[in-house]
Amino acid sequence: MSVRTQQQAIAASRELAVDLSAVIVCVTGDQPQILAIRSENDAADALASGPLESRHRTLEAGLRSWVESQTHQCLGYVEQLYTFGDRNRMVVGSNRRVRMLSIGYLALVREARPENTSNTVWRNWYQYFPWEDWRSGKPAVLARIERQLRSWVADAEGAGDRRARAERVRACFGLGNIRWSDERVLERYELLYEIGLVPETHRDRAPAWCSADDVIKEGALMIADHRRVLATAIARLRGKIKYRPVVFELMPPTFTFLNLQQAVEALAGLLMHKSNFRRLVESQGLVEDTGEVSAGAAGRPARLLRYRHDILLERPVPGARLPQALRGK
Amino acid sequence: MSVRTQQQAIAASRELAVDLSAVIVCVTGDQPQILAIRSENDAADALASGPLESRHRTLEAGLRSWVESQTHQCLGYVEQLYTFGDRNRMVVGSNRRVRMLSIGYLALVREARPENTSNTVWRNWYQYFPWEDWRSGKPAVLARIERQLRSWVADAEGAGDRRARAERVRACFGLGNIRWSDERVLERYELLYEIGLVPETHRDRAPAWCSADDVIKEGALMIADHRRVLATAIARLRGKIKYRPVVFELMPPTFTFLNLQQAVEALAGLLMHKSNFRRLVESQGLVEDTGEVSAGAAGRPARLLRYRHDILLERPVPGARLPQALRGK
DNA sequence: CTCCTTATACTCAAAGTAAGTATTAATGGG
DNA sequence: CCCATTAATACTTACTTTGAGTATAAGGAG
Repeated sequence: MSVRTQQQAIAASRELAVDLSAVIVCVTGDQPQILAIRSENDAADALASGPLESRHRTLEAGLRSWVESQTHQCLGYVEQLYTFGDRNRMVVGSNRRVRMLSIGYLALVREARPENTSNTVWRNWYQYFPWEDWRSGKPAVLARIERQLRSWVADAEGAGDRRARAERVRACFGLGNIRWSDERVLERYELLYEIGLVPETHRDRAPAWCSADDVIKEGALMIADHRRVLATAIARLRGKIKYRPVVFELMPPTFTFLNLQQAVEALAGLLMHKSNFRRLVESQGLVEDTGEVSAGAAGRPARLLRYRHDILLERPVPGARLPQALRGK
Repeated sequence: MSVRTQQQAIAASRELAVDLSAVIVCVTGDQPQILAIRSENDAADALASGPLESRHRTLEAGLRSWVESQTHQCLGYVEQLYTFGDRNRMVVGSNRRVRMLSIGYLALVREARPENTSNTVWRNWYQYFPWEDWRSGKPAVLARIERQLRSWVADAEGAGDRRARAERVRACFGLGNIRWSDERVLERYELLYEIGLVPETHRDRAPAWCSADDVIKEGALMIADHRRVLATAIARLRGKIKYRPVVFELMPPTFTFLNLQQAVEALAGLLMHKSNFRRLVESQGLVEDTGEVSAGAAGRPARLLRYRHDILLERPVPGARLPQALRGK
């Protein structure tokens, strides 16, 4: 890059604020939880977050430092999600508008520490996204959401536009012959945001298709774009558990098959077939027997398992959706 | 976020430059290509890139505007890759050091337009990563790379450290009982960078494990962290073709099975079994027959296919690595 | 001891996959 | 004009993975 362009970049940066935010996830029993920062006056929670500062060596280091100072939580697994930077979502600072660059992170921790304090709470993530939990059947909110979506489709201008809207709704919310996909969390939220079905739309900008009265009020709010970052995190995590052994970052040192299954079900928001789940886990060779058995609970005691740390990466890439490459040659 | 934190953020941003860069990919025949910007004096190419400016409505809009002004290429499919922000990789601007935030994008285009000009060239991406092309057997460079990696493993301090290094090398480069994974492009590059086996290490900072003489010189360089962004793009694309129909963004309106297979092979850097590839594509219902056949080439003419745009999202998520969720209920 | 609960083992059919062989239909050199 | 070459397409076979379900085992409460 030439010196001129560098100077332009620096000039441009004068109007720029970079915010690092973390979706800190744990699973307690059979519920997925995230660490939320309570606000003093506001009703809406926040994620642990703070601005990038020059003292931070790397982005991730900056994130960790903010999280630790705000929550006293030590992070293990951390992964960058996405950088949001719409000018729509700006904040007013000193006396001019600055662009907000928001870099979201996903962090996984093993247990809900710290306990809830005056500042922080562990919250079930389905409090923010009630339509994402299908473990006890189709969530009730979806009836209203679907009704609104159908009328949005009907309101389209031309036939082509209407078809496009219908297609998008079907893909996001699994209507018609399309099945619900646990991974489309962000696409669903963005659709709701775009057409004004969540309160954030009306908070951030001029009213969209939907009036403020028709807004879906189920689901807790968060400040700024934090609910969007949360949606991104859930989507990423749901996708990732399918091809990388990330669930184990959320499990205690030893656990039973049922514990593991419930953790996965909590994240995916779906129930799975018990024996098939066991068979899959066993076939992957990711866990080993500790020799001990669980005690206390009702029913036959279960074997206690442990994650095989040594195996980390050696599995043949599973579920690759291309014919296996030719071997030999 | 409170007003105080906002002001901190703005203060911090004074030392910040945000660079948007695009890996623009097309496939010509059976080769994957990227659009590189020739440098005037320097030997190293660059990606199309430029600083984020306040006139840009969104990050993606900023990227598109830079790409169009630098290359006169219109972008179709665009996807954000990752935001890099190590303080190691800084640039000197005016008279103080600023942090470089680099947001990488992947863009797919159908044909190599514009033709090469004085400023831009389409280059085979394996020019930058010769060890990533296994289509005609194991690349020759890997012999030297593996030798160096083995001695890096041997140089580890304790036995634990040595095992960790060995494990990492095995996972990245598919040694021992682990197979080569086409998707680990970035992990491989990062490992080479970290231990000083690519020239960038020595350009960016104090010498690492490896002396400048032992550096792997095969593979063209790029400025700044652009080769890292390219590695990220290749990795993402190789992963994505396995579960989303993105290849079609790179295909002309009509194509044969062989064209499609060669495109996929070009991206993956691996050969596939012909009949199985056809069966897979057919079973997905992603293409339809145009009725026409290809002409001119030697051999029996092939049917011309076209991508079914209408089907975009309706496929049942394939290859999900969890037991299918219970139906009904 | 009996029932309830949960764990674990085993079965079975259907679908999907890896790796071929066989057949068909063009081109181009002689 | 025939035949070797090249490529497309069709068919086969054994094997693995899945979805779905049933049967048996092992504890605790009453």
